[in-house]
Amino acid sequence: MAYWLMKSEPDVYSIDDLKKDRLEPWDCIRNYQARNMMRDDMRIGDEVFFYHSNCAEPGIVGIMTVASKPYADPTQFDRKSKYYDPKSSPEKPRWQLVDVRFKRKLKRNISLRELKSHPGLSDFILNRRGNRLSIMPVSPDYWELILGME
DNA sequence: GCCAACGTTGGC
DNA sequence: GCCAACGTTGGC
Repeated sequence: MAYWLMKSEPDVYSIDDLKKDRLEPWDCIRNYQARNMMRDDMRIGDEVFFYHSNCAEPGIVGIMTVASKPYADPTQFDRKSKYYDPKSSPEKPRWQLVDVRFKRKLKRNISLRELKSHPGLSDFILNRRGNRLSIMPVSPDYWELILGME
């Protein structure tokens, strides 16, 4: 089993939204690296940190699990959607996603500030300058270390 | 294949 | 709102 971290802006979709919905397609990802991880590397049952980005206190706020195999993101075919992709077609879909299932909220927000200041996490991808990847792998060691900060 | 222009992400 | 750091696009 592998571990991941996925970002979402809480104004768009928050951990509380997922808690309410329980299951949600992680749609609208339009970055090849992020897509490739969902398409090629994720397995049902993998655990994922839910990260709030672009907000007052960015940080890790909950845990979810991968709940489906990869499939075509329906928003790419929706002409009215901001995420419509004219170069994609149902026969040859360009963008893939997985469903995620709510597991639990963390007891508290583990903020980016805290993650950055932890000496054991200096190599963590999230902490790299200019990192903009919205989906990233988390090693089992880092997963345990971060959970221990809860 | 190079690279300038442009668009987006996301911390601050 | 600013802007650094990326990713993507498209002309050549």
